[in-house]
Amino acid sequence: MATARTTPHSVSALLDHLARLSRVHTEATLDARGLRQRHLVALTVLREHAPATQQALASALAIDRTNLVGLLNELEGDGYVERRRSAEDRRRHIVELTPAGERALTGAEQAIEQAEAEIFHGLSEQERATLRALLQRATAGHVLDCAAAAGLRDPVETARDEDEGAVPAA
Amino acid sequence: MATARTTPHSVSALLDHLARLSRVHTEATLDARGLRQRHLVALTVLREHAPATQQALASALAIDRTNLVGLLNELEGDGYVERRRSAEDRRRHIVELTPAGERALTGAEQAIEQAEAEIFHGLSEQERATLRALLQRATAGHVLDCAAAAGLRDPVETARDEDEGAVPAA
DNA sequence: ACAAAACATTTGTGGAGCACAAACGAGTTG
DNA sequence: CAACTCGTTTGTGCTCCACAAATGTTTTGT
Repeated sequence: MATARTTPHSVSALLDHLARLSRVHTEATLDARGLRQRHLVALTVLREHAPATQQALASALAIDRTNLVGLLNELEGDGYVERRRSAEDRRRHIVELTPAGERALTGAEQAIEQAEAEIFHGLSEQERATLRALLQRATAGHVLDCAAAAGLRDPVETARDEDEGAVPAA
Repeated sequence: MATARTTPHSVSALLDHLARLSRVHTEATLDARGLRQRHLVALTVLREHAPATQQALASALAIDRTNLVGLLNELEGDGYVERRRSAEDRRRHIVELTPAGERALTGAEQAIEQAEAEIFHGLSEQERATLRALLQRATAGHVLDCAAAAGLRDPVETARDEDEGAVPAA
């Protein structure tokens, strides 16, 4: 059971590194389609996560609420997403992927597939599929987690919140 | 068996997303150790890639040469890396990981392991190991690729180290 | 009904990260 | 010697992002 405790490479560092390499290699393709990585990420999360409030979406994407507004404005301006008010709570906006957004996402995915093939030439096709599946599941799990964390309107206020209040290293 | 040809999720987007989640979750731990993600990435690549010139390193990290200078200054200031001149070409700097750097890297990896466990709670331990292995191999392949790409114009003395015939790009 | 809180929005500020260009000294090569 | 390379420094500008404050709308608690 004990996994190799020799040198458990930081997954975080590897992710960061590969994400950068991948982004650099694919940004040209995306740029030609008027998209950026974060758009692709947002659309991807949205596709998985059906209708979501902006709050949940911001939490899932780990970006600030106010910054999500601009991101959604861009996507909505392109007709890729749609905002409508929630029926239950009309303060909320329900964000959804439009058919055009789904097409754009699928198209972009196919377009950058070739660029990704170059990046992952060190992996076999099956390994790449495995990698994709693992990444997908890992992100999926986190989206749910964040959505749950976002719904802290519970009667019980989190007595033990993150201790990050204000610790800006001087 | 048949790899899903329906919608091959963009690995790029998934990587970007997970890398962000991971970074946000681990940055507190790293900060307490006076490190940032890019330091960890650089150290990781350096550990794998033994002695490397700054040119090769910049290519591997996909960052600008001029910005690498500052990054290495920080790491060298902490005693984590060492620059020495190349014997063959004294214009070059050979960057290497110091024992302190290796300790710092190992220590940071162990420290953020816990934070990573929270991020990847959606995956079993074995799956996480698989993911790590795949990421490692993918980055390793790319480092070699970049090093080869960087040394395009000096085909002379490349027959030095383990040059296992990097696949020439078509 | 009224006050308080939540949500989305807009705007502004500040900082981090990075690409890019230009110039320099040191060292190489032809 | 001249031309080039490498690492370095400096400066400029852009992008991304967190954070704060103010506003309008809607919900919720009393």
